[in-house]
Amino acid sequence: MKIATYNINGIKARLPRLKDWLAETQPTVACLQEIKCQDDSFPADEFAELGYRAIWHGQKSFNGVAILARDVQPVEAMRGLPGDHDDEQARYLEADVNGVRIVCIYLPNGNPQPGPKFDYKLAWMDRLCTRLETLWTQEIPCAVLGDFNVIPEDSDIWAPKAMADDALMQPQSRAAWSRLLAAGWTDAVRTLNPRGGVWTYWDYQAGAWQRGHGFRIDHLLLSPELADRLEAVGVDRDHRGREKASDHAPVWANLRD
DNA sequence: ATGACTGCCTCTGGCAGA
Repeated sequence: MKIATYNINGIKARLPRLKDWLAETQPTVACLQEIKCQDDSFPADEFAELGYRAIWHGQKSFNGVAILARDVQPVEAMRGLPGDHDDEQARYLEADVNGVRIVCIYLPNGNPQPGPKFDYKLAWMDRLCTRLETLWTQEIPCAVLGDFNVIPEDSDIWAPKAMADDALMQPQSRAAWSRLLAAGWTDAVRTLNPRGGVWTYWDYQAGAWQRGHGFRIDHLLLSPELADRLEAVGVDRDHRGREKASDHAPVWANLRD
């Protein structure tokens, strides 16, 4: 089973790139973020032609998440992150695929900090922590994939000083990340790359891609049953270098069947 | 170096992203 996450930065603008990636890499499950479309304009037919069925949670202009599965229909388990009835941002979707609970998240960016957007990010992380505790107690095989908008450690960025004041690497953001993992979740990419140096995002500006100025914010967390099956992880870097690419690259993990 | 780019939905410029 190959599970993947990809912040596509606009599904309309990225559809040809996205279809190429699915056809070439054939993930079993693909979690998408920043689809930036309303529910009635999600191109489900385009994915069906490639053998992928989907569920999605969109909104106008911003945010939006989707879960694609090869040859099977993902069964929706949760839409929207519990804990705040006033939160209307489309950032959270859960589904069951082949007996595995898939959690697709687009965690708030939080800039500028300090400020209300940073407060929203930290509150969102608290709510996520609560939800993951609930899933943990249910003891079902579970993977949490997405754009976490957190750079966990200094070895996860090309130059820590370049982002020192950014919400993505503030102590509060990192502390919340640590609380998420504390229950026992496995950071799949870190586990197989303990020294860091793996990037999943390169800014469009200042030639960041060409200069190798990236960092790691797209993550896969595995429950113990899935962590025991972890055999490989990777970043599809070549897709970041293509024409009309997203500023993120796809990240994946292979789990033994 | 106070720079740099891209997508969205148009108030084709302002916002959001990271």
